[in-house]
Amino acid sequence: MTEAIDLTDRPLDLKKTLECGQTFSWRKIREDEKTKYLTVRDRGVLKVWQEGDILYYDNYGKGVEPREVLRLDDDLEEIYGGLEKDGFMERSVLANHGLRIVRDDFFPCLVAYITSAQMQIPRIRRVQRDLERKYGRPLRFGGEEYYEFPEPEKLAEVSEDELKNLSIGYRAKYLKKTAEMVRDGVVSEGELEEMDYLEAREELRKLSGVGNKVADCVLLFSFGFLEAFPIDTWVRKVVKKKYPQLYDKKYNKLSENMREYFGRYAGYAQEYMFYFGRNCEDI
DNA sequence: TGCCAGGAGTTAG
DNA sequence: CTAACTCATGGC
Repeated sequence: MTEAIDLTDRPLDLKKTLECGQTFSWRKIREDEKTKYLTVRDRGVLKVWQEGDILYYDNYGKGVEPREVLRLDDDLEEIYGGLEKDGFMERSVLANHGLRIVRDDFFPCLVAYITSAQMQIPRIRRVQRDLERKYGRPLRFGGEEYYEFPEPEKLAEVSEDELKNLSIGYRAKYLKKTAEMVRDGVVSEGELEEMDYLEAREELRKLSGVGNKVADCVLLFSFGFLEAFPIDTWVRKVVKKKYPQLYDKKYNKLSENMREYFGRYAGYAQEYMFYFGRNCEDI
């Protein structure tokens, strides 16, 4: 049965939130002449679509909470208040009002960003879908078959050669090794949740194929460390152009500068900066 | 054909 | 601790 959430006091731009390139856990589908988005996790399927100030959703199986995975409880007005310290960020926020950080599951998020190195967004999406179909547990609802993202235990057993067949190239060995390490508890989700931001980032970097950038993405989009400020080539370009006084070629120094400038919601600043810099304004 | 993509690991300075 | 080189593959 379809349920609805009133968005009048919690603005959301569903399309931008799910298509801006932060998450690879959602699929866009067409159904009943509408554009909907679908995610499979935790033994359940969630479909969402937006019409004006209403978010509709269908849950299949064990419920997946839109409020949780779309972070609808983040107080955007408060966050914007903290971010709008200059004209560029004001324009970015204005142009993309309702763009939210998502909350994805740890392992799929980790895998997506490990494979993302030197890849383009559509290709990352394809790899995630291939991993789901090939190794994920199937779920069946209403005559439709869905696939969960595979557990670390499962991916750890797949050979490097077989992973390479997904055309992920040299990233295959990182993926396998990281799956093994997560399976073996070398890095544990539960322990990461107890750590503060910098501690958790160092911990994640133990994993193969995980440097500062990938770690920051996982911390922001999965663990909800809103101060994390992932720096990819796009964001680096934007900072260099728009915030030359904060720019530094060293990742650690640059991200520290941005956290100091934007404060505890620096991750939101990064999200708006990324999207705006890429799509809306010549830089 | 050739160039490069939302980076990380390794090695040498 | 930095810089430079390498790492496969697909897409344009």
